[in-house]
Amino acid sequence: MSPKKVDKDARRQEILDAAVRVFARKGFAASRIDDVATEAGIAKGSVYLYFDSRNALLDAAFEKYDADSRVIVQRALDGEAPPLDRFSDLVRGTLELLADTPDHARILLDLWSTDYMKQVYRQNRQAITLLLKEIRPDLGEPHATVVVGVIEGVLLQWLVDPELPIAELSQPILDVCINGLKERR
Amino acid sequence: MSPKKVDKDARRQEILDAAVRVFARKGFAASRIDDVATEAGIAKGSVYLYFDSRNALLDAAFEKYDADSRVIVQRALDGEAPPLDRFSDLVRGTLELLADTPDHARILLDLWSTDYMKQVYRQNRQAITLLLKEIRPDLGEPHATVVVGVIEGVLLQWLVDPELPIAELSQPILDVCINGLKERR
Amino acid sequence: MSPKKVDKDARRQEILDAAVRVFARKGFAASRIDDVATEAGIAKGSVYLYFDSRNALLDAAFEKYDADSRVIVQRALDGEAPPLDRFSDLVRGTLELLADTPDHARILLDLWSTDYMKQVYRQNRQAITLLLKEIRPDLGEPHATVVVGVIEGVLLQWLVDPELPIAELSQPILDVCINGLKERR
Amino acid sequence: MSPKKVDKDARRQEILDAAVRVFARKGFAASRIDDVATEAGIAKGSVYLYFDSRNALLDAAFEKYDADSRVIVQRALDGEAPPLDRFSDLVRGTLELLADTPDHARILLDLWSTDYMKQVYRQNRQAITLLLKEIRPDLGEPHATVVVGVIEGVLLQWLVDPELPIAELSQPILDVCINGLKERR
DNA sequence: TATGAATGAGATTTCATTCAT
DNA sequence: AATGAATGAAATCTCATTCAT
Repeated sequence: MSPKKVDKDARRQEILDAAVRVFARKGFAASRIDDVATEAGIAKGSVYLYFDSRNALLDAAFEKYDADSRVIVQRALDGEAPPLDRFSDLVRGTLELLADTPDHARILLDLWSTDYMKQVYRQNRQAITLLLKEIRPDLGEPHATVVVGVIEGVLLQWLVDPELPIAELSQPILDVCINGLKERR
Repeated sequence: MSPKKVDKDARRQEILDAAVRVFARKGFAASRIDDVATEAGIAKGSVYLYFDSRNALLDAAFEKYDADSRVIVQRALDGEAPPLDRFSDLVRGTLELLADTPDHARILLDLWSTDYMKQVYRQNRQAITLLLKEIRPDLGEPHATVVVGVIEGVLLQWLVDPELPIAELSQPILDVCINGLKERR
Repeated sequence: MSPKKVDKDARRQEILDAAVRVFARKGFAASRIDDVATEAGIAKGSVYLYFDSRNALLDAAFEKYDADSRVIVQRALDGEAPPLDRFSDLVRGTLELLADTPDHARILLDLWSTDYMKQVYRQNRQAITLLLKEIRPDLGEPHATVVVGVIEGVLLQWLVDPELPIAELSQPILDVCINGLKERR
Repeated sequence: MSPKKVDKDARRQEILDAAVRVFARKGFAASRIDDVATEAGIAKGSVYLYFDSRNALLDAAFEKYDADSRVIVQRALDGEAPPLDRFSDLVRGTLELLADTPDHARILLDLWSTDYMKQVYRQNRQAITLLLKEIRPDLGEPHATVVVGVIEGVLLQWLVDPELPIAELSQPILDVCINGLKERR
């Protein structure tokens, strides 16, 4: 990779980061190319030297989300620890990541309206199905859907209401998912 | 209620229904007033006889969602059955409603970007907290957040990937939430 | 004139009066047919039973103005009194009329943008030229233009700034026009 | 002032000049943004790079009128000549300016319907009151109203009927205002 | 590469006018 | 005659994208 290339990539990344901040702040629909350019400290036309269109910025934002997201899931699943511990790590790790990168998370509100997330969730469900089968062989993809659901559903509530203490919600999620709600004997 | 009044309300409802179909099909951001008018079989300008602005259509769609949603939650919580059964009814009832009115559900993707849902989820969490305390006194709002989350998160996956068999997911949700995932002794 | 006819004319007049009040309040450009209808206590469509178009209302308003205006000028000029006294009557009479019918006067702001007033002022100048020649044979149409001007110009200032005490301005107008501003010996 | 700045200002001025020509030709109410753009030789949207709204064009036109107008009044009042001569200069100067910039003058027909002119006329009356007191101490603001009125009223007649020889009307105005109309002994 | 002025398609909204009832 | 719902032409304004410099 030549220095030129690095510079170009670096500039592209700066613009993308700026876009993510803007999208997180105003939502994609209300975000103007000019807002992104201003946030990145460049001129409007320059955005087009690095991205083909306004929508390409959202596409690129998705790609970054997708890559990060895979890391989290894989990290949690590839471990050596007992499966229930890895399940706990998955839940905790995901919520921590989201809590740490709220701009990033906020974009999900816009990505959900695109076609991208379909694949992401399909892959996540597949991966989690494997993990669940390690825990109990009778568990399957429907239960994986529930697990993905609980994480995304808690995330959603936080996106909609940022006062919600997302970092503290890992434990209740694990309480419910691991032991269930039913009366204890 | 005079006949005039009924007619006006009926027409307004027709337009709103048309709008909901359009929003469900293309998303709010990509929906034009003209699309709504065409879907309703009237002229563009006529929409404005019943709604103040394009956004007022989304507002009205939310109100309908909100009203229906409250009914579901209350119906599930007000019953006489044992609390765990009412919990099951809540999950099943919600998913059935969504499966039956997919256009309606699809609008949630747009409503999540507004300020409306914050209150809806707050109220839902409060109501569900009461139900959970009947099941087990040590449960509280964090667990209600998890319950709201699992329902919304499963719904989200279905919205993003309509091939998902949402109607069949009540049972796995209940499996996980009631009994948990852990190994059985 | 049949009673029907009278009724029709009366209704037409009611609508025109309402229109004049509305135009005076908001200006013609900002006045809606609906505003006129509401002011007249009838439905929007009914306005069209009496007037062909929105602009026809302004035309009709002009006709009324024109008729009233001619009366004033003629009344002042046809008298038997000495010409300077009739000049005083003209100035006083005009300002009194305007002060008494401010809605009517206010419409001038809109009429000045039409082609109508050209003829009105031409006629007024001709009439006043005759009067001035009675006062002093060397006076002519240019001086009549000045006389029309001073009246319309004082009126204009009052329209633009209604706090101006228009009724009290006849005397200064006469002071200036009759005796002039120059130092007295 | 950077070259950029000059260019931007120049372009803005071009557009404003075009707008004034269009407003003078059709009146503000009938003038479309597209008319202004075409007159300026640019695209419709480009107007909005320099003016916030259609109305901002009228505002800007007023500002130019206001600035020019103040110059005229001040120039006439600040002189060293005897007050009656300065009065003559004021009348002549004003009419000459108007005769030389008829597009500019024509906009007054639209400005009179706004709130702007109230202040302009108040200031003019105050300034002229001072001048009149130099001529004769018993003259006051009512006479200044008459003086402003005669100028504006003659201007009005010319706007309404451009065949009127406005440049030649200074003399009759001065005849009337200085010496009055009354019979000479 | 970078700029930012210019474009113009397109969206929302208004409202005079029509017309079925 | 009266109504007022419906129409749709037209106007304002926005903004992604282009391109000359």
